[in-house]
Amino acid sequence: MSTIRGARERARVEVTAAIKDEARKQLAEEGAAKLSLRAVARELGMASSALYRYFPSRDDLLTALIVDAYDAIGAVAERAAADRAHTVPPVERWTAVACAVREWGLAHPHEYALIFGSPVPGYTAPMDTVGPASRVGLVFIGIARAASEAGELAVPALAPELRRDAERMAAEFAPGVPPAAVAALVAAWAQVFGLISFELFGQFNRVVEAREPLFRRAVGELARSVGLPAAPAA
Amino acid sequence: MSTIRGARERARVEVTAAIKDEARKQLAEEGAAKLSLRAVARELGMASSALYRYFPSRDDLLTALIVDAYDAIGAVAERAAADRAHTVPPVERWTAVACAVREWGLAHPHEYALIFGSPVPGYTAPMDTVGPASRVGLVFIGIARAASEAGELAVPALAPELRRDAERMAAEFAPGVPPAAVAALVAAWAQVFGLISFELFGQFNRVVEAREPLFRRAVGELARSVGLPAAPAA
DNA sequence: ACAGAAACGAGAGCACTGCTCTTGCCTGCC
DNA sequence: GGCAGGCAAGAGCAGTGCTCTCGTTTCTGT
Repeated sequence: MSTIRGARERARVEVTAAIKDEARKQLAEEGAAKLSLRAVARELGMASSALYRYFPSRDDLLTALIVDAYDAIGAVAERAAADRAHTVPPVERWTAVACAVREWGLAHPHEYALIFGSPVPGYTAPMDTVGPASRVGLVFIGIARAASEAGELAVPALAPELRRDAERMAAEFAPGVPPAAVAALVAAWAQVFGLISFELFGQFNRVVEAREPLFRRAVGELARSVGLPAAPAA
Repeated sequence: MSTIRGARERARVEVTAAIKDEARKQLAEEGAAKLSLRAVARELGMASSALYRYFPSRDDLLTALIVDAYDAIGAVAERAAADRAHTVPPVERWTAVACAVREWGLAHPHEYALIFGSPVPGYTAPMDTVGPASRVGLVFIGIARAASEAGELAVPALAPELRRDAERMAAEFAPGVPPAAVAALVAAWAQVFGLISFELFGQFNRVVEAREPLFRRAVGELARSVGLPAAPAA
């Protein structure tokens, strides 16, 4: 599947990567809306029309960047969780993952905006993005599952209107985790990204300076709202 | 200040309003990135160059729309809070404001994205926006202050790294509210918008169906994290 | 080994954008 | 009444996404 059969295919993957790299560079400098196919082609020394052999439209290029960004942030989250697997209380592991995600966002604000900011104009996310997009969520679920299997999860209350959703989500994404915890987890997940987005999109400007402590405190409380214990059961 | 001195000025404010209305219409249909000055001018039957007499650039038009959006969402929040002033427990008042904001967002997704989504390309918010931008926050602060003055506020813990920020914010925006509550409030504020943004920007698609119950539950917990009581003191 | 097919790069061109400059008209003020 | 300033319109510039055509190169089936 990923074997390269000849010089032609080899060149193709190289050019594709070069285009994405240059696009990412322009993205970091100017933002998504100013990313221009012609400028990318110019910088690469090729005709703008040649670029359409690799990406059929500007939106397709953006989609590729979005998938890469989801994968990058997912990898960061997975690594943060794996580094601390079972050596640390669940709340701390949860906080470490959230902090890693936040730091990735601070380092790559435009890529973060690409995936968690307002969806671009008429753009609707294609199906290729749903897999990579769920990686961070799965990391959080994994932390809850580990706690659940160790019998350390304090299952929160579940409103009756949420039961159907919670049970479906648990069956689909988080087998073995109590539905009530899954529902709380999804809400907590959105709130974590709310904190990061507010900071990145400038809503804390001239309001909050000590952003990391504020973030850690809120994220810790969210972990507790999911039912994670602050210290492992003796 | 707002007196209209002649037919000329009267015409000017009317044309300005017409331009903003048409721009808002196109914003709602296509999104911010596809908003085109020429299309607005075309729809209004004027030359595109004439439009520059009213807004020196596309960014200035966007800024005007942003200010209007902040004012609209601020008015919605103020109204929701005023309608329930002192007739209802603080947690319910807080939740009502959050729900009102959420519903405004659902009704005006593109305008919401304009103010809480990723900042547009090279755009940096001018000072005109800070006033209107703070109205929603002030409503939340007002709820906390009312509870505090009634002696009903359970002041949360405050991490030492947050003390300076919290005291400065309290002095600047929320005199009379305990600094610890202000810090918790700012975090809660970001999390409320995180929940709304995730829903509006499609991150809950194919994941959560019962979004309002999830929202209400999370928002209620946030109110409690600020120290608001669920029922008024007897 | 060679012909046909497929992939490729380059250029011209279309319709659109934000924005500027110049030219005249028309209105409100002294 | 003149006249300065606000105003609309048109032409034009540089840039954009995207399409089409036209040679050339590379791979592939016989």
